[in-house]
Amino acid sequence: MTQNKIPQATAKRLPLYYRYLRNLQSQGKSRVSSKELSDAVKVDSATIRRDFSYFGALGKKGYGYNVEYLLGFFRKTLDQDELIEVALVGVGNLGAAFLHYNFMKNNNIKIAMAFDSDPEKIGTEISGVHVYNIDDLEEKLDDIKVAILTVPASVADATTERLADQGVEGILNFTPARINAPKHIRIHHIDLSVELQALVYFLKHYPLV
Amino acid sequence: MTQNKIPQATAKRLPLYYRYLRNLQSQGKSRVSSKELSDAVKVDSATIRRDFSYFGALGKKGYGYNVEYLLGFFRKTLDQDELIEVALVGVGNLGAAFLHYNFMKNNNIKIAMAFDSDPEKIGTEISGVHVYNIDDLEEKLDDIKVAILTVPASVADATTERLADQGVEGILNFTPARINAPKHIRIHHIDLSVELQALVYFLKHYPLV
DNA sequence: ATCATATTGTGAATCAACTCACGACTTATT
DNA sequence: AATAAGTCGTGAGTTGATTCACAATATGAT
Repeated sequence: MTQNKIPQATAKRLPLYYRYLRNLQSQGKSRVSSKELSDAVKVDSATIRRDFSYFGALGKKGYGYNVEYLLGFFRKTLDQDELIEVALVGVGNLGAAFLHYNFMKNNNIKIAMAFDSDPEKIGTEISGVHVYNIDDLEEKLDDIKVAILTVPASVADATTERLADQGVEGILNFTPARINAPKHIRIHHIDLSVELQALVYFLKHYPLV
Repeated sequence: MTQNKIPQATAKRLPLYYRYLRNLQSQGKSRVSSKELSDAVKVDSATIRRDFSYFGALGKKGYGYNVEYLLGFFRKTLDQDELIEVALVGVGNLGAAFLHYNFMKNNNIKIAMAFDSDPEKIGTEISGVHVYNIDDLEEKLDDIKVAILTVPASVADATTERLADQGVEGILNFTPARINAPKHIRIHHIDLSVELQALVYFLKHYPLV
């Protein structure tokens, strides 16, 4: 709803900046320069200044940025005051790992419920998250807008369709499948095999200097 | 060592193409057009043709691409005949999930060993992978060039340094830390919180049409 | 007060990737 | 043999992101 002017590349870096600013704050630092931040997050300092500048003049020339002020600003921008509840679909090895992973740590995002088809898992609670029968997805999903998809690739499309029908708008897809979803649904892929293979390919073919 | 001319964006898509071509092959398809492939992998058909063209003229006008031929070509390009052994460092929830995950499925990459500091885990075997004491890293690591890093963020830097000292050249980093590593080491970050937060941000600020 | 130093914000240049659009060629059909 | 339909490979244009480099301004020291 807000300004659609912010480049996507910038938007992807915001959560990272936010996390580091929190670190600085907890270390009691009140002031930071784009250069210092650059060393910490490994993003060019000019890029950081450019990123921040999309939100207005947040810093002071000759001084840098005030950590407190910047944090307050990002907290609002990233909607950190609002708690976002997401669903996890598919409690296999990876799905279970995410349930144990504490997404709330630096974060306003919480896995509110999980789904699986395995009778062994249905009805249990993992790290405080209840596992429902996948058959009851429609009934339980409620108002959730974001799902983490860790089902087998073979049912990725069918599951996506069900999620879409319930009004889910964004899916973080860990299956190797390239999902067919309605165009209004935003899908981010994290494909672990591809990442690993790409890394190997780069090592072999793109020697670092 | 080979041609450094291939755009990085293209290189990242190669494993994806490879996987889909294997699917086609196992379905008995012998011919495919950039358009069909585009539907499957959700990459613009012109981009696919451009990607392939970096490797020469692999297709035939008016016909498309021969699946068998293309696969053979990519197998060589992606070094699929060579088995790559990687180490997994940190057998927590996420690390254990990766051990269970069958990386070999469509893949020439194998987790050959794992390391952890938990006495409960040391000496055990998970999905056929032995878990060594992290103290013995230097001794056991052998000739491994790629590591998957799933340790706590607090020890990410120290662990990276030890890996680097043993000749590791590439790290797939799942910790939220932005690692300080020698410049000749290639690091790919997969930051799950950031991915999730970015997805939420996009949903809110970048309505799809 | 003055000066030296630090650091921002940004115009302009550069770089990387994507997409359009079409000529050239292949295959299939009549 | 001729024609229609399909598809590649790619030059050129476009878009998006990064980086350079510097004027403007703030701070801190003397």
